[in-house]
Amino acid sequence: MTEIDTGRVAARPHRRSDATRTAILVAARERFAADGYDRATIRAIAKAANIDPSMVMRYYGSKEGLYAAALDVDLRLPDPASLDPRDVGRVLVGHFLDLWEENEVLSAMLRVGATHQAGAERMQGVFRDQLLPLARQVCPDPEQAPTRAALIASQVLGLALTRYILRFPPTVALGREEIVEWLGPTVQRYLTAPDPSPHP
Amino acid sequence: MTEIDTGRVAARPHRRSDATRTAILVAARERFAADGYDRATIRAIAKAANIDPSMVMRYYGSKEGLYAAALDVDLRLPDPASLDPRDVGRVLVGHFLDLWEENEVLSAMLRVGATHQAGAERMQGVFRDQLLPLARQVCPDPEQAPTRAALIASQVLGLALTRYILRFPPTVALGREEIVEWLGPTVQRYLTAPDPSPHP
DNA sequence: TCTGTTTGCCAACATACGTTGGCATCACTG
DNA sequence: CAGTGATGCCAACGTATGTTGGCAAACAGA
Repeated sequence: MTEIDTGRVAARPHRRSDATRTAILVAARERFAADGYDRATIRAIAKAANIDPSMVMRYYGSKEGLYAAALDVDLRLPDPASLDPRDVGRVLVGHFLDLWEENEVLSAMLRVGATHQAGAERMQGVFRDQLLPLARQVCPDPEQAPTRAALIASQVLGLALTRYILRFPPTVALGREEIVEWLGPTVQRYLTAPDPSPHP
Repeated sequence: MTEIDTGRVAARPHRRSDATRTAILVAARERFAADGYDRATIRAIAKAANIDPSMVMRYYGSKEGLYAAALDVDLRLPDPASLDPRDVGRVLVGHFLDLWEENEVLSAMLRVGATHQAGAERMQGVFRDQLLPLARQVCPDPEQAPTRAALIASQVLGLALTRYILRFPPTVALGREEIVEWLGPTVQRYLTAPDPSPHP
């Protein structure tokens, strides 16, 4: 009911409240990233956006609606066809690092995903719609793509968890290049290596 | 005030309330693991333990105190001296999988650590006091132990995150042996491989 | 048996939360 | 300039939370 457009086709409704709306989204990402779902209260978000809590309800319907509007993620994964196949691992790791440093959306998604069902499903969606297709395109047997994409997710999310959420000191101290050199080959192997043979 | 012993040295105070006390701890782990810190309410924990919420306060002082009492973790890491050095990676991965399946303490710690400061510090403590010493003992240059232990933590926690918390379907579908064969070599490399050389 | 402590529950507190409805004010359309 | 909708704030609702104090019953030691 709040999202009907103002009459014209769909081109730039140009609502006077757009500034407020985006201020709310920015503050929401900030609070979700710092505190997770439950402690990121609508009142705190509103205060950070310098508006009244009731505006959040008017523009986004509910806290769940706000979460849904604030946290959609486009990983902007590179097209693997344009890459040296032996470099994919390193490039991916570097790309993910850039994404995590660039803004707090991913931190917010991870913090919320850890305790909130909708957040976990949101992350499953990002995985399924963005990382998995890339794996299907690159890895030798497309039937293994889900497994391989999941392994990559485990390593990349694990690094983000220890570096940006739990803030393990040695992980925080690592430089970008070090991380790329350590994790790149791992991701490369998960993506392109033949099945690991059972141990003797 | 609640934890003074009953007079004797320290040998078995034998309080009649011990059953209640452990029931509270069990219920607390259960709720923390399922809901994280904020949504695991003292009332819900008390209901799961079939006692009154005020008992939780009496025996553990506060919700923070309950968390501190409920979630201490002993990883029981194997002594690397007793292992074939080329098997350490696989053994460690298998051991961590057993720990995660064995009970819900680690799930609780991870869910709480993602949104709660004290939880994150608790995980840092486990890392520092248990995983890092093992790395110091095994990896070639002990000065690199923090980095290498942190890398292992990132991979192992990342798997746990995607498998037990976010429940990515492909990760959940993996069998124990598959995980060991995929992650074992990764952990082995993080632990014992020479520095990765910068890419040309 | 009498006395003091422990165990447990009940009722209540202060606070914080998401959410709602009403009422001004501003901007635009006719 | 009149009027209609959008924008914003205020006050309040119902509910839930962590936490507290008091009181009854069960137990332990003399």
